[in-house]
Amino acid sequence: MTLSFSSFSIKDILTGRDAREKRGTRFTAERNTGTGHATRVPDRSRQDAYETRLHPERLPADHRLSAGNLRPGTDEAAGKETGFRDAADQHPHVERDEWPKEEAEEEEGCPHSRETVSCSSDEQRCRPGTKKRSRAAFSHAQVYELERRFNGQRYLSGPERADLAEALKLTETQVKIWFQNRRYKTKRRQMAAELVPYGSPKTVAVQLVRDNLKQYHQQANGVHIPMTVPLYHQYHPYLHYYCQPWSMSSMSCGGMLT
DNA sequence: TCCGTCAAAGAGCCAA
DNA sequence: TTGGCTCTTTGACGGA
Repeated sequence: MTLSFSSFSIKDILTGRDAREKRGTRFTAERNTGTGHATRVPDRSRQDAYETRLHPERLPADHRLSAGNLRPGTDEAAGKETGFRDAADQHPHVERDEWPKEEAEEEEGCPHSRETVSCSSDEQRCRPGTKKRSRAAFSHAQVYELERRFNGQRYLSGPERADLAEALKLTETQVKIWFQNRRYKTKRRQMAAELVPYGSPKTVAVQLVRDNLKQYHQQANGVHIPMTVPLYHQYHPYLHYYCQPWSMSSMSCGGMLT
């Protein structure tokens, strides 16, 4: 699995070359101020959301998704058309529905036309009265971009969501749901981490493997070989693309490790 | 077959 | 009323 992203870099993302032009579009996200519900215990994620939406500048820049940075190695004009296809092509196991169906399908009245799974492959979903839920599996490239965006900002405004959806060839609802699920997953992991003071079993296991490997390298070579390839990558393959190693300790990898 | 993960739907809520 | 939020549940999927 080799992705050769070249037209944008982590530095570009973090410095937010496109952020400044889009500051004013945060209306929708800011509308829900996340001040907590009267009948609910205010949780930290709401506080985080509140904080995030009050002070978006504290987050890494709002790296607005554009055709140009979507498609490394191509100019903006060509990039938008092909989107992530190159990246996806390098993931031969990319999902059955990895890339969007054609517009024609959308106009044939299929109620699932905007969903990722086409009716042709799942006909009963189009039968009235039957409700068979599909699980759209996003491609690695789509997830990568979603994760990257999530790493930059946990909440999207309406226009931002629309842009991202269009760029990823997803529906706005899919993007919205993905962010919702992603936020909650982050929170869940964070809570789980707090419940287990010495780390989750998975974390402990990773640490054990890391220690064993370290020991192995020391024994084999007599020298310390730094673990340049994080072991967490096996759990979060997308993380490897954008998560800076030094941010592991600060848990700033878009919540992947919380 | 079991279990974990994930996308999506639903419930309940809030703010504008 | 609308739209988005958190949280829970559902159903599909893949790995062990």
